[in-house]
Amino acid sequence: MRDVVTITKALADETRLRIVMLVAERGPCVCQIVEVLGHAPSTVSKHLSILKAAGLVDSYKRGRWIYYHLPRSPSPMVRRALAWVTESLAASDVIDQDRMKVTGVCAVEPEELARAQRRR
Amino acid sequence: MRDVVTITKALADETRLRIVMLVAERGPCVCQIVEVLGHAPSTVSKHLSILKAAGLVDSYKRGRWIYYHLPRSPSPMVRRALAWVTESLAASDVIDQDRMKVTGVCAVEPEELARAQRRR
DNA sequence: CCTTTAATTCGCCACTCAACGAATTATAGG
DNA sequence: CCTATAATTCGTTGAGTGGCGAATTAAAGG
Repeated sequence: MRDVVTITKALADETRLRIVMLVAERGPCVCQIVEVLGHAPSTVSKHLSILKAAGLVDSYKRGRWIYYHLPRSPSPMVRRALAWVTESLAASDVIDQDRMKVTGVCAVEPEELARAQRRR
Repeated sequence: MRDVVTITKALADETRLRIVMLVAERGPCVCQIVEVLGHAPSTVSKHLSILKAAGLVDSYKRGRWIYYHLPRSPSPMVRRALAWVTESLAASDVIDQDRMKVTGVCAVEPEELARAQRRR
């Protein structure tokens, strides 16, 4: 029961659902997610930790950047939850807008994105 | 997106997950759910309205009693969410205890259960 | 029609949670 | 080393949520 509640609570927030979709489709680093969502880095980081604690995303470090991706060997419970989310949101307007935005964000290297964010 | 968030929020609570399992396995009336959960009728009623608004349960009236059941023609999104929940919780301890309790509760007619509840 | 009563709605309270900025941690590059 | 900086952690705040009891609604049965 505890695992199920942890997963459903992690998915019960629009921002985290948008993050799941970004992570599933792009395997982005945190600053790219921040750029697409328009939220503070601390907010995004907190959301990512909740998703990670539920086993819905995983991460690895590459230099100063941390990239998030779907788990390599998810439990059947997690795998089915992720399949449900990605298919249910595949045609969502909000997700579509995020897709367009992330395309621009990912067109440049993280270094350049970071410079642009600092300028603000 | 809105539908997905409504569903995940509805499922992001242990009490509501227990209700979904009771409804899926027994099609109970409200007073039977109240008896199994041990919560106030007003609390259970609120949970049921949230599940119903998400399309996860449906209800019909029979005399003074209202019975809840899974929806007859759920959307694919709802159907898959319910399949995920029922299979993920099939072997849960909490759900197992509810099953044992509901067996006793359903062994008598609602009238008798109501009398027993009034006595308290 | 009037009482009883199963269920819902309403108002309230304690608690949780999403968001932020500030402080901290860890890595790249001089 | 030392600075700069990507990300996380911490502390705070306002909004949302689960629980209850009281009031209300609707149906059964004198």
